Amino acid sequence: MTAAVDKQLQEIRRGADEILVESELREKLKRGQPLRIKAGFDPTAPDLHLGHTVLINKLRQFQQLGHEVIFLIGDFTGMIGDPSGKSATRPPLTREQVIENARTYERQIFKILDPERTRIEFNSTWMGEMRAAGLIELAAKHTVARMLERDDFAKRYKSEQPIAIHEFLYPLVQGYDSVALHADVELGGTDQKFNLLVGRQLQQSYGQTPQIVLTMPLLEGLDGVQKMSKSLGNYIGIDEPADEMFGKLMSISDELMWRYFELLSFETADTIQGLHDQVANGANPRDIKFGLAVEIVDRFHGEGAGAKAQQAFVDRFRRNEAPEDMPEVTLSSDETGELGIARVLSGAGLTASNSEAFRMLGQGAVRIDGERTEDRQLSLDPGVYVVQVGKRRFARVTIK
RNA sequence: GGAGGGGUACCCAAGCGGCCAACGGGGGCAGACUGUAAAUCUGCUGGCUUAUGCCUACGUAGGUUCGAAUCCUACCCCCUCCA
Repeated sequence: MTAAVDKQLQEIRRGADEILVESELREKLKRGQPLRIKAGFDPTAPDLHLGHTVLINKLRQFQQLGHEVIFLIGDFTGMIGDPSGKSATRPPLTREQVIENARTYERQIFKILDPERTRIEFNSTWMGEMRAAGLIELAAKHTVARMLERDDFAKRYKSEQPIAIHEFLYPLVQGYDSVALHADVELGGTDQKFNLLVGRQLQQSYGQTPQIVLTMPLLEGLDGVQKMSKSLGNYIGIDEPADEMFGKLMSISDELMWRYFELLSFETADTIQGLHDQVANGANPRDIKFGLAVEIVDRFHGEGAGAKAQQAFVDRFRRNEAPEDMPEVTLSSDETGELGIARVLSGAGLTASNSEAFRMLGQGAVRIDGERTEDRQLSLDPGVYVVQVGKRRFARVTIK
């Protein structure tokens, strides 16, 4: 029995940033009963990217270890609107939007989680019922001093930035969710640590055994430095086309690849270590990366999609072929019956301006039907051309 | 309320009457090398059918001057210190 517990712990630790408190987790596992694993999600952002899946993958792992996974949608908080007021206040979501977003979540997460063994809950179920008296009772369980321990609150307080009262309520509500669900473990990103810990404390106040807090690191985006996020444009969305997903995965650095293996791959730690050794012994990291890209594309696009995407990738770039699906643009020739090269490039959206087009020409970045040209005086007759700027920008241009 | 410092291109940051379309760094783009990787080296990084040309740009609006990012005036915004 203990051996099984150790084995579980070992798997659970993989990729985790912190487990608070690990000895308590061991105790809970020892009971030999399925634990309730909770993770909360914001109902406003149902467009998941690989960064979000780090957490979901961890849920899946728990599921496979036989535990009960609760996917909690914070619709109550979402309907009120996000308080962290730096960005513009979000408009409150309607009931319909929340349901719609929940459906999107389901469609996306069930590519990873087993629908049979996943419970989806909405915190409006209990928060909607709660009266003012209940809320005050909840608020009485925590102190201002402890709230101010949270980093961003502390900073704002110190620099005399406003903190609205309801912002204090948010960690409380999130924590209360754990009380309502009798959560044994709550997962979250490292940025959620404080809120997760509030849950622990509240459960204790309500006479429950406190949950274990497990934080997962925030996945770095394609640049390898900043966290993956839509606004930074360094993300891979899980709804993206297979070829695009594959290409983006291949573009990550070798170093980052191991990070992605650790946090995104379902391969065992031993297998990954083996791949590591192969590279250390001279294997081409690119080929290892192919494996990663195939696995992830398969996960979101179905078995076989990865291999197909790899083939397309190899065709397109290794043989230096033009992609199939390049944008089609039709331009009209000017008075001379032709069209100057700079106008062709900017007209096709391959360069931002004529000046940039001339710069690109000067740098040898321009190819017409595969032929490099640096002739800035060049004019194209009416016809169809494959025009390329740099390695990645293509267009099929028709000149009338 | 008082005293001082500052707002320059995507970001940081020089410049402080002409040599400024504006040093340098970051980021981005392109070329070479490669594995569409990283690292490295090189170039480019306002617009105009590339022009010894024109136009637009140094917080905003005016002014001084042959000439202003640079001097003056007013206004807006940010920061620091004191009360």
